[in-house]
Amino acid sequence: MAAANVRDVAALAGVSVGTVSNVLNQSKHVSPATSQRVLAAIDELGFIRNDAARQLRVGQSRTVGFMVLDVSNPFFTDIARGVEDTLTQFNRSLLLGNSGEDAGRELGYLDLFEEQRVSGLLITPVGDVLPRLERLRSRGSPVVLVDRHENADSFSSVSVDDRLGGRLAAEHLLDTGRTSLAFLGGPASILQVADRAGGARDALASRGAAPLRVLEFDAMRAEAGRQGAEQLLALSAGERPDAVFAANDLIALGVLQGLTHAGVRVPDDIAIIGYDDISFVADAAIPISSIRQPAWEMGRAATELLMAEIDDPGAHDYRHVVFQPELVVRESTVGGGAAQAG
Amino acid sequence: MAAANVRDVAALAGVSVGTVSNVLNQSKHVSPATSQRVLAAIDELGFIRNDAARQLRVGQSRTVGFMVLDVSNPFFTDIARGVEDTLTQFNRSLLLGNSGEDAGRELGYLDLFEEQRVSGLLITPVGDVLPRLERLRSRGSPVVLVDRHENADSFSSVSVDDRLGGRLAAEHLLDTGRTSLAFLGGPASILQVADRAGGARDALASRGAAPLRVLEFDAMRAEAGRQGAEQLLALSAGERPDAVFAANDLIALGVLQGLTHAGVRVPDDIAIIGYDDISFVADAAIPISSIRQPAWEMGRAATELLMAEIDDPGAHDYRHVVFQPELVVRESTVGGGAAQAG
DNA sequence: AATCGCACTTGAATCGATTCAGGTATCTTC
DNA sequence: GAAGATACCTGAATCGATTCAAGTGCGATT
Repeated sequence: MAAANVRDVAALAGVSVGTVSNVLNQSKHVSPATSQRVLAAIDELGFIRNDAARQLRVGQSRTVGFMVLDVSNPFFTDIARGVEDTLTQFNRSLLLGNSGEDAGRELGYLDLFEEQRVSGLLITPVGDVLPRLERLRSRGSPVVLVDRHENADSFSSVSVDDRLGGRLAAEHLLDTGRTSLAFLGGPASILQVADRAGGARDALASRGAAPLRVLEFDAMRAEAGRQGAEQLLALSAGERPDAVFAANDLIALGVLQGLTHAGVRVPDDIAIIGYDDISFVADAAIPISSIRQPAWEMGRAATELLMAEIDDPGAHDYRHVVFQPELVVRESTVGGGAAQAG
Repeated sequence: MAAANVRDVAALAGVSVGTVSNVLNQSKHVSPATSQRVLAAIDELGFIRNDAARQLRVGQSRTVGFMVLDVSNPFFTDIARGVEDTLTQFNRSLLLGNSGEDAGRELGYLDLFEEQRVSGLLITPVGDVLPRLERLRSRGSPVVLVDRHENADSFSSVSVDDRLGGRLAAEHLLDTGRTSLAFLGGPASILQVADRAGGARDALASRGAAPLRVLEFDAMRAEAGRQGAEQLLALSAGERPDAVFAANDLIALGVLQGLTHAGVRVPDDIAIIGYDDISFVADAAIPISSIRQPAWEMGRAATELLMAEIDDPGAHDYRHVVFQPELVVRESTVGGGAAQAG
């Protein structure tokens, strides 16, 4: 059975194809009676419009591409849900690509998005793709950067003040009586990581505290945290920090596991604070304090910026939404029942 | 700047559009020299083929739809990665829909997938969509059920032997000396939940153990586990089970948190075993034993079944791949350093 | 009765890649 | 050197929804 097309619908309803199209798009005035007949025909034939034809004619699709850094990190799936929920309101849908921090895969998805003529693109870039993004935009697909604020001048973006986040984390640890802080993070080349560490250093300096000890790892996964715990355990009691600031929650979970497994009491001996506030840190056996980034809201904001650019392609005032991170205190830094979500 | 099309490429390369198409699709014999010129023209113009036009002509897209139950559950994102990795090999891409266990959203995505003429569909159905799926298939988009085996006769499917999983969990708890088991799960109307509980009951019965105490919750999230912990704590010491079998790992995490928070020692006082083996249970402060489902492999298998049907649409022998679950022992059931991944 | 305005409808042209029957040049073979 | 085979190339027709200039019918106005 070949799928019905507008011509079949028009024939059955006794109208022209133009009228069917008008009904489908609720655009022009169509008399209620006619509309009714067309809808009945659509229903009877089980007609579903061929989006490829629509797209070919109109020149653009109703889908928006979202290139995610790592789908296995709940932080990014939370952003994705914000994007999806918002797109639904705009009657558009989501084409999700997962670069997995791989520049090659990223390029592959960019090709796909361009072949699809996506109406817009949200991306947390991995490789050096800015020229590519410029081209996409020049061809009618606006681009919004998510969780990146480099090259702020040429693209709209949504980001979080990572420096402030780092400061909040360090200040909280100092406020709760810690004196010696270690930072466990991914490569310093990642701007977020550098900013978070930088913010922590600012806080330490302004309070005259001991300098930040930095342990650097390749990937921001739990395994890095476990390695970090080992390195901390290898230090003499005098050298060992009494607080850990992890660049993200996956690392924090790894550290927690490594330390408690070795009999270190958290937070009594060593406090731990993470970053992102993914739900799993609240569910950890010792709930982990974290710096909350409003993931869902970031997704929504990015989508709204994108829709604004789509609706007004002429405008060249690229906007930057910067969210404020927020300290969430849990037992991993204050112990007992004293913890309160903040 | 209007994007270049095949005609522009053909003109620049001094060939016909047909030849450009042949180069693009590497199908017919094209002389190396001509091919070179065409590729050069493509490069110079920055030509990217318009997939809508391709799709309109060919009648089908190169994308496969995947309708996920809950993107925030790592189990499903792991399946999605298996799907994505496999599709990449087949040179196709993924259109991801997240029903969030909402039948309404599910229908919305089915419309979208049908408008897009996806070349196939993977779905963990929520609502009563089988007639709809039949129609999709009759219109050229084969369907494979993921993690469901109801209506096994009319669709290919990939699933896991949940009954065996339940038995493995219960037997492991009995083997480690537990005598009184509680099952914390979602609504019994979900087949997976019923099967897992059923498998556990089988094991208890065949060993002559005490019957399974079942606590039922609405959603399979960590919050349910916390509530379950409260209910367990409210029982008198005599009544309280010495082992918990959680229907999924999110629940297990919640139980663990609730129990340890109240000072109950895990596993000494109460052992906990979860289901799915998401990575976060291994990273929990007390790593949780679990029943592993091979998520990535399920994604791959489902995709391969789908591709087989796409390549041979005539065949009506629907295949069913049933994976075996696997016990993974961690500290939440055996304590100390004795745990070993199984 | 003629004219105009309004509301609704028509249908040919269009988007761009693919297809495939048919064309041309070059090479083989007897 | 003629017939046939081979390799490569051409370009008009096609997919199906949308667009928009043009058309139709009907009531209101003069």
